[in-house]
Amino acid sequence: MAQRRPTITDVARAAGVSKGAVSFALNGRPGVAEETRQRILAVAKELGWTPSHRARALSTSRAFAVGLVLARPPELLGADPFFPAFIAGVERVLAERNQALVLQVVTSQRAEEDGYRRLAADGRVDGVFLLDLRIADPRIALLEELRLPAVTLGRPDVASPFPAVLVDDRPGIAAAVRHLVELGHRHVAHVAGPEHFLHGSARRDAWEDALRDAGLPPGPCVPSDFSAAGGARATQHLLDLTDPPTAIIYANDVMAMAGMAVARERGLDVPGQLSVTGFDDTELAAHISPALTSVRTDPSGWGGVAARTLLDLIDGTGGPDVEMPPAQLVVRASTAAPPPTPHQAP
Amino acid sequence: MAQRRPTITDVARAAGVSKGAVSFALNGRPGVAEETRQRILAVAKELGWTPSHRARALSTSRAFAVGLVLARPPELLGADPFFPAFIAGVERVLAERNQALVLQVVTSQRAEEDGYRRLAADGRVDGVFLLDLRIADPRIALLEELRLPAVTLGRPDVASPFPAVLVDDRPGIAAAVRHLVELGHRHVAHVAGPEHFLHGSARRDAWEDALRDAGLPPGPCVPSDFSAAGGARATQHLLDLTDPPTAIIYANDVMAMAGMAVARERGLDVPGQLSVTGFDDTELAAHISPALTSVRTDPSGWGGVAARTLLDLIDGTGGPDVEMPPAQLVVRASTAAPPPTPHQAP
DNA sequence: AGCATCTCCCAAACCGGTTTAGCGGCCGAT
DNA sequence: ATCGGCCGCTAAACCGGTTTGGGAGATGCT
Repeated sequence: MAQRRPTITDVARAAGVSKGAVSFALNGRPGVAEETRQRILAVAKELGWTPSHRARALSTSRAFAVGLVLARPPELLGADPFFPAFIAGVERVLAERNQALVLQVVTSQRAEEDGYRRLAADGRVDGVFLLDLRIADPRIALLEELRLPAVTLGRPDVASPFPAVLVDDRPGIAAAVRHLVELGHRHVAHVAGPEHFLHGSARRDAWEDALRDAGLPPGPCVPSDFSAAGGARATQHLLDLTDPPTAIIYANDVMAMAGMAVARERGLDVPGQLSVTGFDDTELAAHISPALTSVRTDPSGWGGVAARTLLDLIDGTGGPDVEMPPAQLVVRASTAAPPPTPHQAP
Repeated sequence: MAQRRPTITDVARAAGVSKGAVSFALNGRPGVAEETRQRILAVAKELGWTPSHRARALSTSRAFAVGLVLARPPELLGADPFFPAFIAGVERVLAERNQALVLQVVTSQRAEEDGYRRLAADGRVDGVFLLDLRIADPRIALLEELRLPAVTLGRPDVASPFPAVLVDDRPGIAAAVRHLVELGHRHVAHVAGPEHFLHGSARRDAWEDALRDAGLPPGPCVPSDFSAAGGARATQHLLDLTDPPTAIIYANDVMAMAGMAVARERGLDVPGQLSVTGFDDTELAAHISPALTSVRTDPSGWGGVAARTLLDLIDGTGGPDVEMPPAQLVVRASTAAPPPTPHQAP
């Protein structure tokens, strides 16, 4: 006959003790004699007992899971290497602690807040990750209201009660600017991410600051959307300028690759006539031609740290913000000295 | 004072009925007068009652969630557009039915089976998706043993009790071969995915069959791993042959892009001297130079159908396999007639 | 010996739903 | 007038854990 999985009641009966004693023994709590504890553990193992996650969840009011709500337009989801890598890092930690990851993918901002509300209302998760911080991000207040513990990736620009995993894109961008300036570029443009993203504007600021530090005026900056199509459009725009840049710093690799293609289609040599840098250092970056100079980030590492921070917060052993090592520039073949005479009319 | 969220007991008391009546009313079950039902619903709404997912899960022995175990090497996770798009499609359906998606990312095959075991043991999910089918896939038997309902993406090559969402890569590959043959190619190589993947070998077979149908011998086939680095290596190998192909069909876009870069670095013009096709039609494919001829797939659509199929299966209203429309070739600029005289020594 | 204290365990309540058994009242049929 | 049956509802058991209150017996202290 089909075997029902054993419960602690079965274990208790087999070990000749009460349910409560079994619970105490299995949880390593004091108040049960060592010998009895061993006997109970042995019986439990022999019966093949496994805890019922559902029962535990009900009686302890915990979900033993954390949530991630991802709000990105569908066409970007596939192109963005960040998200899978981040999740992989998260999973590594969650698996150790026997927690699960509940994922929600939504497309609009409105749906995103509903996503958090649903996770909270259903009690599906004990905490959540907050990614893609926005300027004056309303989700902080929402999560506070929902009493849902959270960890933010990056430092919010509003008061936040949540620990943050601090990732600083700025040194990477600054290094890219310095690299280009050292090569002789004076006219460095930027294709940015969406303006309402905090990391987008941080990269933009870093670019501007680094140029200023080099004694150069900021070149043109075009906000875009991290997509290939957006990167291509932005590049067209920049190259159509009467005084086009000799180098473009893109806020991600995908836009940079699309930008390189636009340049080529216009007969511009990269890096001979136009230098290009990306951001993320995706696997493909090293394998296109010319290989893309990019800023290496570590989303998987961030995911691991974010997960650990969140679980600690949930356990009440929450610590302060965690600072991650700054992103590093990886120089490849898409950057070189600018042409002696600009490629536009002299 | 902090408000505890209302339970059905609160609703029952407020409505002057019993717990059971409330439960029946809220679930739309017969046996409660319409007038009473309305009153109960009104009270529940007024009190802001929401069902406790945890309590429901315990008493009904259901998780109201489905699982996805993803076994991919970390470096591939970011590059592969399939996975996020598939998940997005899944989510769209799950959200409608108030189900959650529990994700597990693992790196080794061993860990993958453990992943399913854990999901089953914890009762975290009511069913799972089975992706990346392998030859003689052991996971089918595992899931059967675990009594975990599943839906496979593709038809397994072993007896399977599970419904399948049938995606056929073959017409897309066949179309690519025909397209190249019509352009005049006689020497069409293939850079395949890992051999133990069912879809990898299906694409390979389709390539071979299509060539045979065209009266051509199969060109060289190099198994690879879907990564940019792997695609580059495979391409080097093919171009090093004494009789290199004039066209290469890659099993995904990433390898195709890396392959194009290798060709360029060797001074070969694409498509002038080498035609290249990809598979997936990633967003970037249309925005590199030359734009990549690729086979468009619909992972998001598959995800939606797979989710619906799985939920129906769990509800016991499971139907038969679902056939998805075949993948379509999208012709762009990376394919052209072969050089009149092969690019190697005449 | 008497009493407080401590150790180890048990019984029962509890988490918040679902589900079953059964009961009183009203109906029509006999 | 009585009986059977259905309707509408209640009470209680149940899912499988955790947690609390307390009791029995051993030990320590005076």
